[in-house]
Amino acid sequence: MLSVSTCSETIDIPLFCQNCPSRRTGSCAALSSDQLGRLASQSRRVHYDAGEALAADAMPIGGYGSLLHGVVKLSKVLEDGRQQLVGLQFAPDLTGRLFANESRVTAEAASDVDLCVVSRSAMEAVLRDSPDFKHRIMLQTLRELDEARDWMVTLGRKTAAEKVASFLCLIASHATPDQDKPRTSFDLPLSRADIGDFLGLTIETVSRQMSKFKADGVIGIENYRHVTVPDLARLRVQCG
Amino acid sequence: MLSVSTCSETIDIPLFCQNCPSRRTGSCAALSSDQLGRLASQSRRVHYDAGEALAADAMPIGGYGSLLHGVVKLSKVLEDGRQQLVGLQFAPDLTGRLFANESRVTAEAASDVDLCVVSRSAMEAVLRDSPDFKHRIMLQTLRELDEARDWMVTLGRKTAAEKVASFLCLIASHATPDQDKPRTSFDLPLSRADIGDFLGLTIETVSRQMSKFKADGVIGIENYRHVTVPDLARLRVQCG
DNA sequence: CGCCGGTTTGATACTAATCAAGTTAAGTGG
DNA sequence: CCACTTAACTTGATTAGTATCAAACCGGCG
Repeated sequence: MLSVSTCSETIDIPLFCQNCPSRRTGSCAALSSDQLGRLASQSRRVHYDAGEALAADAMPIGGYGSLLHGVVKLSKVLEDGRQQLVGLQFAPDLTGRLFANESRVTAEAASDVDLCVVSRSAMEAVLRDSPDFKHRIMLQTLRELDEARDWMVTLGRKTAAEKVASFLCLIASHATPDQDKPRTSFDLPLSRADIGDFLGLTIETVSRQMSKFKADGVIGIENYRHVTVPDLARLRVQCG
Repeated sequence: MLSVSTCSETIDIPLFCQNCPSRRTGSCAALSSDQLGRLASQSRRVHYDAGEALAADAMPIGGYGSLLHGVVKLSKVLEDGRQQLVGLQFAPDLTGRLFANESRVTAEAASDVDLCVVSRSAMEAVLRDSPDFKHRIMLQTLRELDEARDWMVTLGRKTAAEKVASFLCLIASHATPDQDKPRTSFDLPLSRADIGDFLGLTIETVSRQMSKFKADGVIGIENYRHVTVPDLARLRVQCG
């Protein structure tokens, strides 16, 4: 956690904004300028370096964050250390489990992350006072549930190659800088180890499948992290 | 769909009730008697036989149902027919995807099912008028998201034996007739094929693992569907 | 009785995990 | 600036765990 400062720029950011550039979840302008001002004044802008933990499984919930920039990974671990990523969050998602005393997942910064953080009590007050805001959060929750269920199909029923292709498609569509169409050139926000944990595969299998896609010309890889997709349709076919 | 009738018994059922016996989601009495009466008068009681579909993926949403009795399975299929169950719903869950024009999953009756169904417009009206009711639905959605994420760990990181044990534990804890503690004797609500689709395994693997647990004395099986668990702790150890 | 769906059991094949070296790129310190 | 270290990744050989294919079993029902 590097920098901490009150953020009145909250006004400009996706979740707590009046004119939100993102069209993903719709229904911005959920807060009156009064509510917005109060929330903004109670918020702090917080930076996490890649790898830092925002919240730990089964630990009390400190506060909630509007994700401004970066990628947050949500994971769970079994007693023996096996790990599974159970979600990725991008701006303008809200991080933190609402209406619970403890986190149900471990949340870590996958990349450098900027959050606008509000205390639990402040968030509860806003949710109480602004049905529109609460509605918007509910829409996010429903979308996260849809995404989790889509992912269950990938985890349960797809082959290693299909899993990796599905992951690349997911990142391509999320790496998009505000447009709605997937990008054909992007950086992976996760290491091979994280991708493995996301897909229920080992590092080696992920690496092999990526190498195979590269050899087949489905993708290009530069510097491990940067991926280019000459033909998105061709990649999509590989998703199963 | 066998019987259809207006259900004023709605008053007695979990989701739309004033004195709800279930302690799972808390916060009953979400509706004033006025709202309750209006909702009840607009509801129909509907029965589905085991195997009947309540909703199909990518089809318009007809209405919402308060699950009175039975088990509903939610699934997704890939183009080539591979199938994955992505959720199970028990009373007093609400069935149907809120705030969307289309269903995101296929919903089928796993057992005989009784629902109290309301139209989409009626549900939307109640959600609009009763913040407490909406809050309760939000809690259900958050819980479903937690459950989906727990299941992702099972799908992605557990062995076949651990998956089957986890499934048995899940059913044991849900088969409970209103108590909070898991049962030690219950009927499986799913066929081996469905269990396989739930766990991302084949029928044969499910069968083998169940036979192994039986041979090891961890469970008893009678008539394929009825399971007894002499020592729940011993089963839980197998869950990984 | 004989059929039939759901289930179990067995033999074999194949996918992905594991074990084990290498390779690459980015530091770090002399 | 270059040897050294290290972490992340790739590649190869072998093994283990499930899927697949195939056959038998069981219980219910016409």
